[in-house]
Amino acid sequence: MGNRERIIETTLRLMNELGAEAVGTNRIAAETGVSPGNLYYHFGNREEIVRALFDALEHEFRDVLQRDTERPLAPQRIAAFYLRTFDLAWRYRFFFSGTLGLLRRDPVLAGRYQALQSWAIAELDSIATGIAEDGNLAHPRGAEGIASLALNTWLIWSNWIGFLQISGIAEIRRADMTAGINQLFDVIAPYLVPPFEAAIRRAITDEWAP
Amino acid sequence: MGNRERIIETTLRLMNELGAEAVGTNRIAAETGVSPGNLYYHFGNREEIVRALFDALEHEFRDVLQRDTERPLAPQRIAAFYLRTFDLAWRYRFFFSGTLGLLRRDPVLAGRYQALQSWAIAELDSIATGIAEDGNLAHPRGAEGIASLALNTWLIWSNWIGFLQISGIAEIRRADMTAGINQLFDVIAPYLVPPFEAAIRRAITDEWAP
DNA sequence: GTCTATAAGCAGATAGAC
DNA sequence: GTCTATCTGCTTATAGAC
Repeated sequence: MGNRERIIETTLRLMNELGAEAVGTNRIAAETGVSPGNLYYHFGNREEIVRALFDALEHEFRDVLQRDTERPLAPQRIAAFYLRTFDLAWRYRFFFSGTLGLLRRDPVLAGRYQALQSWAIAELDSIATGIAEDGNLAHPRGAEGIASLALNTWLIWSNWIGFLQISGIAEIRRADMTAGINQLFDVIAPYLVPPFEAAIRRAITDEWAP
Repeated sequence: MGNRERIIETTLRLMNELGAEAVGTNRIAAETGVSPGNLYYHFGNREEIVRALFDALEHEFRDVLQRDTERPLAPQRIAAFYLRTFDLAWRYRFFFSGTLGLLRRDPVLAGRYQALQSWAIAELDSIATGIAEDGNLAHPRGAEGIASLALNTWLIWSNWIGFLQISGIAEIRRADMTAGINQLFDVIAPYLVPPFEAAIRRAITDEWAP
């Protein structure tokens, strides 16, 4: 693996451990085992490294949300969606606590993040709409209600990992992940028809022991 | 007003505008119109200024949550609670985006924040329990369901202002506030008996035009 | 209480040898 | 591609005059 990739990997590890704002280029270079000069050969500045990490995050995230979109939407797909996205958010957790600080330092990144966020919320909306069209939403509240559902899903998802870290969690345990999934699911659960809700809860449990 | 208070006020303004991590003691002193030396006469270090701001935030927050606790819980009280807490979060918005960064720099503050958070979640739980005991929860899901509701309320509340800022909102408009209140209320709304839900929605509207 | 001046340290970034 | 050495500019914080 080349130095460029090793620098990216080290940056991810350090920023997850210490927070993005506490990690400088000298530190990254030292822990990677390269010189500052070499780091600046591979990256024009610090922001470029963060952008490379965001690229990877965005790629993985879009992949998870767009995978397996056949209708009717299976409970297994929804369960898998919950698990994979939380795992993703944990692996890039530096980004989800201190997002605003990163975006203020780099307007280019800010634009990309806002676009991804808009896309994600729209995608969550269309997933919920799909569930309604499949006849699995018991108390549909119209387009406005579904939009609110989608946004709350995004708010819980994008902030659960930050909440864990603020609460003092340094290493995630299965229980922390499960708790987050329950929080997320409890936003949409009251609107689902009972058998569909039960099927998703079962699928979530099954995912842990495949 | 003495320099100490003016320094606190300036810090709040600057940190809300630029983010806590971008505001140094020199800048604070310059914008307050005092010397760095004078700033360090009033505060031992930068963290002490942030702690003073947190003290004010905590005091206001506890006050709003503990005010008007007569049972049965009136819809007006719940509506007022939504409005006041969002207003509060906006006025101290530097704290709610970048919380983790602040806590990592100051372990004393971290302890205080975690205590406040635990207290708030427990308080939200007991508010929801009170609504259930008043007979206004249509589909009670037991203690576990109420705990999940309380935590989701906290997650939405404590991150709504950050979401606005990440989305590019620099000055809050009434519509942004209303949207946040709707997001928050939509977490608990599906569990309320219809007349109680309607009364709260009405009270929220009335609060805007007293 | 308030000031000026400055110390000490670390950040991001670059020049130029190899 | 990778290195060493260094520049510049910033930060927090302090010393000592007034």
